[in-house]
Amino acid sequence: MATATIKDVAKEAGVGVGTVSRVINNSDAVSDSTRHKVLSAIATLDYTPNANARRLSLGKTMTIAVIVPFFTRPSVVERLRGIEKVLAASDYDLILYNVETVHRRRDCFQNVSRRERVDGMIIISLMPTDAEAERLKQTGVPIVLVDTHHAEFDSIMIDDVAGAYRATRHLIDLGHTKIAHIGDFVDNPFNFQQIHDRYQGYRQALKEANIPFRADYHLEGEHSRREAQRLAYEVLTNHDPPTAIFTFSDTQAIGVLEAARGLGVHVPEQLSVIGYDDIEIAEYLHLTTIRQSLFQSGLDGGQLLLETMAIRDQKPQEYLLPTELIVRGTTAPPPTT
Amino acid sequence: MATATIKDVAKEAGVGVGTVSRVINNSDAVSDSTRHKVLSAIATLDYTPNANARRLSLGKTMTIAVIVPFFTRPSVVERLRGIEKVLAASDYDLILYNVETVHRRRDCFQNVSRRERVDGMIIISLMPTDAEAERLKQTGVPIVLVDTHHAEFDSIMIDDVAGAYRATRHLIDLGHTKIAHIGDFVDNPFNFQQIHDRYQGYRQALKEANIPFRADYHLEGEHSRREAQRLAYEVLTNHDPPTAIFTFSDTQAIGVLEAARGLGVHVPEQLSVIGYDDIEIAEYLHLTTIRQSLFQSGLDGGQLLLETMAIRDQKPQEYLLPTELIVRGTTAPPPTT
DNA sequence: CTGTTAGCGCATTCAC
DNA sequence: GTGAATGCGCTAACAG
Repeated sequence: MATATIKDVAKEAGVGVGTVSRVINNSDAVSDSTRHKVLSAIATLDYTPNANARRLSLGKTMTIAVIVPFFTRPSVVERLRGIEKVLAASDYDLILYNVETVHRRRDCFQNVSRRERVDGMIIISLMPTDAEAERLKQTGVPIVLVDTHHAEFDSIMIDDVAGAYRATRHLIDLGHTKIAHIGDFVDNPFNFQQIHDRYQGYRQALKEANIPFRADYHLEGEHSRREAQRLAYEVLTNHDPPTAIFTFSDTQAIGVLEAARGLGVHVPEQLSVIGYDDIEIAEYLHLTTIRQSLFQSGLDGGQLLLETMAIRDQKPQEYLLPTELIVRGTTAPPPTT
Repeated sequence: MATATIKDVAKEAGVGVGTVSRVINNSDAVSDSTRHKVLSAIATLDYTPNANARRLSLGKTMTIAVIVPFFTRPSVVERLRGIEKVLAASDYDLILYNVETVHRRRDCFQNVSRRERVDGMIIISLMPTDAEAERLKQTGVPIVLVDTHHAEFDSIMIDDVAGAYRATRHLIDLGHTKIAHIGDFVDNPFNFQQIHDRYQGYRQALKEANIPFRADYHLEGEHSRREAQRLAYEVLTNHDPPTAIFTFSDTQAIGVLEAARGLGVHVPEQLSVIGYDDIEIAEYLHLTTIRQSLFQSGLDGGQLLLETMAIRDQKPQEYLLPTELIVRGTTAPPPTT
C-alpha cells in the first residue's frame, strides 16, 4: 500500500537505483545476473514505477489531450472512437476535454496545451481563431485538427462544401426547386466552420441551377432533433412549403422526419429529406444522406499526431477525406401537383 | 517556448520561489505588494506552473480514470456524459480507457490504478472479480463502480433484475405467453453482470406467471443491431414463433423491429417489442422500453467519487437507481388468432 | 510575511 | 557493468 519506490527495489536487490532504472527501461548495459536480481526484487515488492516522477524526469507526459465539442453527438463519438483506437494501441493515454460552452472552449484552448500536461493534442471540429492558433503554436505541443482546419496545423479535413453541394444537387437532379436547409447557427460562438461550409454548398448548388435563394427556406437553430423538428414544422406549415429539406446532420433530419409525420406529410412522396453524416441509425431509417468518414477521420487524426510527435517541425500536413452520397428512401422526385 | 519556471518568475519578481508558490496557490500569507509583483512577473513571463512537477510534489495527479466498455454505445455515452459533467466542474481531468477486448480489460484493471497515475477511478458496467477487486483495493485509489457492483467499493447500481422483470411483466399483463428474450451472452469474458440480471428478471416474471421457460425463446448473441436482427429473424421464422420479444437493449430492439419489418410482421399488432435503456432515438421510434437513469448514474458516480476522495476510508456506499416502464407504440395485446 | 532548503521518484551523466 | 550524484519544477516545512 505504501507503494514501493525505485529505492526500495534497489535495496531489496542490493544494487543502485541507477541499475534498477536501467532494467526498467530495458537498457542493454546490464548483466543478466543483476537484471535477474532486480526483476525478482520488483516482483516481490510488486513495484510499479511512479508515472509522474518518470514524466517529470523525462519531460514527457505520455498523454495526449483530445478537445471535442458535444462528445455525445453520434458523429463526434465515431471520430473519438477512431482516435481512441490508435491511441490505445500506443503508449499514450487519452485525456478528454468536452466542450459544451464557449467558456469551456476558451479555457481548453488557453490552458490545456500548456503546463506540460500533454505531449500532443487533437482538436475536433473546433476551428481555432488566428489569435488562438498563435498562442497554441507558441506552447510548442504538436497539434492536429480533425474535421477543421488552420494553416498552422496538421489537419484531417472533410470537404463540407462539396458534401452539401452534393446533397443539394441530388435534390435538384430529382427535380426539386423548393429546397429548404435546416442547420445550426452559421454565426456561432464556437466557430464551427462546418455550418458555414455546408450552407455554402447548399447556396452554391442552388446558384448553379439558377434557383433563387429564399431566406425563408434557410432555418437556423440549436443542434437537436427537437429544434429541427420545430423548424421543420414552421417551414412546412408555411404558405409555400418546400418539397425538399436538406439538413446539417442526420440528427436534425430525424427531427424533420418527425415533423413530417406529425403533419401527415408523406416522405418521400410529398417531401424529400436528406441528412448528413450517415450515422448508424440512418440506415434503419432509410435516410438518404451524405456519408463522411467519421471513424476514419479519427483514425487518421490519431495516426497523424503520432507521426508529427515523432518527426517534429515539419510543415503542416493537410488531408482531405471524401464524402459520399448515400441514396436511400427519403428522397424522390417532387409531387407532380 | 523555453517555458519559464517558477525560478524565473522568482528572479523576475525579485522574491523567493516559496513566495511565488504561495501566490500561485492563493496562500493568504502574502502581502499585497509582493503578490502584485509576482503576479506581474508571471504575466510578463507568460508563466504556467508545470503540472507534472506540481503533482509529483503534491503526490496527487488531479486526474481520474474512467474505464468504460464500448464507449460508443448510446447508453454508455450517456453515463459518460454525466461523469464528464461533474468532473469538468471540478479541477480533475478525465482520462478515458475504452475496453473492447478482454485483453484490454485485464490491462486496465491491473495497471491503471497503480503508478500514482490517478487520484480516483470510475469503472462503468464492468464487474471486477474478487481477485481483481482485491488487487484494486490494495492500490489504495478510491474507486466507484457505476452500473455494476462489488462489496468492496462504492457503487451506483441499477436494479436490472427488477427492470427486466417489469418489462416481461408488462408483456404478460398484455396477455402474452410466448415471450422471447434476445440478449448478449450471459457467459461473457467481460463479466457483464447486467446480462445475467436481465435474463433473471425475465425468467422470474415468467415463472411467477407460470409460463414455462422455453430454451428456444432465449437467444444470445453479440451486442449489435445486426446480430439482434439475425436472431429475431431466426426465432420469428420458427415453427412456433413468439408474440413478443424483450431485448437486452434498445439497440437490439431496433434490430428486432428491422427483422419484423423485413418479414412483414406488424408491430405491435402481430408482435410486441420492448427494449431497455430508453436511449434518445427510442422516443422517435415509439419504442416501448425500460428507462434507466443513464445520465444520472454518471452524475451520481462522479459525485460519489469526489466525495469518497475527500472523506476516505468510509465503508462502501451503495446507491440503487430506479427503472421505469415507458409504454409507447411497440407493445400491445397478442393477436387473437 | 518571506527566503531557503529538503524532498517527491525517477533518469541520466560521470566516475569507478 | 554499476553505484553515486545531480536535476526535472514545484510544495511545504523551517527559520528568520
